[in-house]
Amino acid sequence: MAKAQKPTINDVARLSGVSKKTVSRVINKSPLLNQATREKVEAVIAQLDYVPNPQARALALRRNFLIGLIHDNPNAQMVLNVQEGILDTIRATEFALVVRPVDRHSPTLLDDIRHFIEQQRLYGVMLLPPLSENDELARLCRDLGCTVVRMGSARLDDEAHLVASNDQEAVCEAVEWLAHLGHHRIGFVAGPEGFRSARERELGFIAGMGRAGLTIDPALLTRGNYRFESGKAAGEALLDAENPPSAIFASNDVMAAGVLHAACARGLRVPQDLSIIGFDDTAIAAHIWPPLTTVRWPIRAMARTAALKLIRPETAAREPAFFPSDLVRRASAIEYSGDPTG
Amino acid sequence: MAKAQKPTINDVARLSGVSKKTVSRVINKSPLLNQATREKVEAVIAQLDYVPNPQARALALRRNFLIGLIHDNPNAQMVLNVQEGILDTIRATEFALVVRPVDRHSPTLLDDIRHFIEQQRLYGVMLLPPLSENDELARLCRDLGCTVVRMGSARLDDEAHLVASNDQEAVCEAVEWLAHLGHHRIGFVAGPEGFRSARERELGFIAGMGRAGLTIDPALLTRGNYRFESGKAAGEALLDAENPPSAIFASNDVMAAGVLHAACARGLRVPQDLSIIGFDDTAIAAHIWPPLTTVRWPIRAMARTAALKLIRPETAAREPAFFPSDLVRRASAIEYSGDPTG
DNA sequence: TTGTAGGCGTTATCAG
DNA sequence: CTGATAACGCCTACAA
Repeated sequence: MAKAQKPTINDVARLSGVSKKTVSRVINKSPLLNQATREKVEAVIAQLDYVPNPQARALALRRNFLIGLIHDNPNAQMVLNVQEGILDTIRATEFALVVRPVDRHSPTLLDDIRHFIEQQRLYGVMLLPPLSENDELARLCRDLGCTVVRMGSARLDDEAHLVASNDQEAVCEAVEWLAHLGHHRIGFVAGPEGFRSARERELGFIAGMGRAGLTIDPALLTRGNYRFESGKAAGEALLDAENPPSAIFASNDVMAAGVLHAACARGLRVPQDLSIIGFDDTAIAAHIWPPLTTVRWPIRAMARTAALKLIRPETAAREPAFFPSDLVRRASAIEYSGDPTG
Repeated sequence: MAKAQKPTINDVARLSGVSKKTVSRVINKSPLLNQATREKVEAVIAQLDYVPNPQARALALRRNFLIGLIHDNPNAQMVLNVQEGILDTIRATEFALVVRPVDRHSPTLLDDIRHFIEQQRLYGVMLLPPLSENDELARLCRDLGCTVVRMGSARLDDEAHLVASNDQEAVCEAVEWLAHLGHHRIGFVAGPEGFRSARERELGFIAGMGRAGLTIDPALLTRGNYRFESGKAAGEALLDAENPPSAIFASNDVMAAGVLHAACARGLRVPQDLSIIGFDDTAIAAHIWPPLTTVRWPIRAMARTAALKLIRPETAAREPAFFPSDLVRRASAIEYSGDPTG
């Protein structure tokens, strides 16, 4: 039942009585072409249901129409959002998306990626955090002749090769919101050292406390690694402090969920006894109880734009590079109700 | 700094003083080759850091070394696990993974997928549930000349083209576990109609109740659509029943989280007043409070095997097709403690 | 065991 | 505006 054989450019040329090259011109929308000729060829193309062979084009053009997504990101929801965003942009094009999860700590990371890019002759790659913070990696990709767009939480690159959220400002606003709710002892769970996003969120916390006129108690500063268990441990440490906080900001949602576990395990009620704010607005934020107040950043839109910068480098600089985040107010953060021990 | 030009098979041939064809034989590990010749050529290949151009191979062989992952699955964690499993298998090969999220309800679904497969000349595709249950789609892919492996929760295809979990048996065991804990009024939240996995889990529930010698109260049978909100609604309906259940089995974790919300919103304590069991063991299961007892199925291992069936069809039938699930016992399901209204 | 000629489907060059 | 002719890098068939 399989169709005899896929039609090739030769079939189209023969049936429409022109040369291959002319057909090629039609395909590639060359401007210098007789309108009548074009229409004739297009009719045959439609009739034959002809689709150009991308492998042949790739060979002739010395470049493959593949966009690579390289990441080592533990946040499944985010990665998937990115994939969907990229697809939004390339769906109607000849590009395809090839994914490559990697291990950031592998000693052969750079070699692996080099091999991957060379082997597949990628057109361009998109780097997700935290990998996107690796300048050496970005340089490698470019040396390999492929465009790179990085997604990050700060100015990691020039605007033609970057889509970034403004984590610092977002966290700052979240902290101000807590202050506005009357909290003055606010705990902080930082992300892992070496992560740019973690650093930005940390700076945002400091700035927010400053703007709100609150002092930072070093005893309420903890650090996790963006994973659930570390958030739980940080929550325990914070709640066991001599003078515990009435609100905690965690640098991502999963750690915020960990803080929530720590609180529940101690019999505290959230949000009555403890307010919690997270970051990312991943699925978990809305699904835990109570629903988590958190910072949302427009991942999918960023990915769409990133893909655009990848496949249309000539207009890349004109696309936005910075995307605002906003605070999603849910039930996990409410007004300060006085000292629970009082 | 970009290397002048990538070496081609011609460079290797020239430098090692043999013909292209001989180099080709070395690359393809042809058995009829002088050992000395082979070693000589291999040395040159290593020295030049030569990598065969996959586009050229694809053109000559009329097939591309791309595995497509086509899905319309809302569970990010699952999709990512699948991607990682496939990568485990193809990492050291010349294959690459290209992903294609689609909209199951699009009227042009089949055409879109046909176009995608033809355009990229895919080597094989992997179908995730619920798309994998679509026989018409599977047939289309095969007619297009590409191998299909389906992932599902029942015998959707022959063993060479299938990796499946046994949802029915797994749910059955979960229900027996609840019965063993002393629960006799057990509520059920089914998945959406038309989903094979939903049907299997439903059958498992019925079987489990039967095995435990419990009767099924139709008032405790509800249906959701695998999404959070529907789980919450189902939970509300169940808890508002005249004679509410002491335990609820939800057909996936997200709906279980919804049930948990419904319970919390009514001031019930989980698990003291209500036991809950979910299905999938996605990240959310461990991260909500209390940690969710749930059914885990070995997604990544299944994906690894599926990829193997895709790239080595000749040995596909020898790979396992069925994978056992197991119950992860966490805190959300405990012993029945008598009628809460009593 | 190895080499030669030709083809895979497309695009680039450069005449006409 | 259009068309021969020659790449692109690899593989198959056939010959030596």
